[in-house]
Amino acid sequence: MEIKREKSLPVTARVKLMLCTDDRFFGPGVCELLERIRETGSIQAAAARMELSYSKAWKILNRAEQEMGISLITRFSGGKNGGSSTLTDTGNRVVQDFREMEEKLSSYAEDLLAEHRTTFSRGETPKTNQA
Amino acid sequence: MEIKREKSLPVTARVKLMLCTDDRFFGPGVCELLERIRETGSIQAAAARMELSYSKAWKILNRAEQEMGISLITRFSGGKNGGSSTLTDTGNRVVQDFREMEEKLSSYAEDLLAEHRTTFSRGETPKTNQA
DNA sequence: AATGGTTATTTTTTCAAAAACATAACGACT
DNA sequence: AGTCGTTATGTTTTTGAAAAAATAACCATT
Repeated sequence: MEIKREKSLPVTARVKLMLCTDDRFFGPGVCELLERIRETGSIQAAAARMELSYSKAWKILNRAEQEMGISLITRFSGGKNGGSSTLTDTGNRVVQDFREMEEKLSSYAEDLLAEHRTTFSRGETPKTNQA
Repeated sequence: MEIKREKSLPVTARVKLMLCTDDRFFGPGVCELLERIRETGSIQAAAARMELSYSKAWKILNRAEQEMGISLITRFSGGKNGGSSTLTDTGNRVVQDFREMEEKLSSYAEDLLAEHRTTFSRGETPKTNQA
């Protein structure tokens, strides 16, 4: 397997958005978790879908709510299917707005990258040793 | 120690920019490392200043150059002070442009947050259990 | 040719974060 | 009353990434 680099590599810009109060964050992780909860109606299932232990998911959610001082989900334990969880109205808005912001940022990042593309696409080839 | 939340917490937006080819990245870590190399003239010292092991720094730098197909630093080993490293012209430009992009993104993120501030500042207070 | 402080590289050790596991409580339903 | 699958929460185990350590090569200067 050989690497052949004709002209320039496709360089893309990726952006990670995090909201913080103090030093704790609301980022893509919690956001995806919330979306999955919306889809599945359960923390359990949401965690599984993300290949994430329940207890980890639980901690993440708690911390997010704690740090933001906002209730993002409503939890029911017991009941006909053992329990369930749903997003609050606020939770839904938070998800929506967060994703919206992310998208705008990504697209802006791509614009910026385009402006600077020459910087990152060609240079002298590395004379140094490979790992 | 009690938490008293008058009206709303100061929520801020933090953005992390990463450039990628394939799935490997050039991010704030490598960037800072390069800046410190520029300041100190040595990978060793740069790593130390970032409280980072030399070998880790070395790996990060190698991977970045490897993945970008660009020579970012010139390394000298041996010699009067044991050796040294300096940024290539390309390396300098990369750092500068990356920081510039970061800054623009951050400020845009703050603007976006301002537009959505109400979403993240108040909601029903959490009825759930604390960790 | 010995020194010194760097770069280069591999191997071993540490440690914190995630997973896995274990238990209990919950409550609609049978 | 007992079952089932969830939420809730604490404890133990795994594991993976970073640090630490160890070794060698490099080369101007003494």
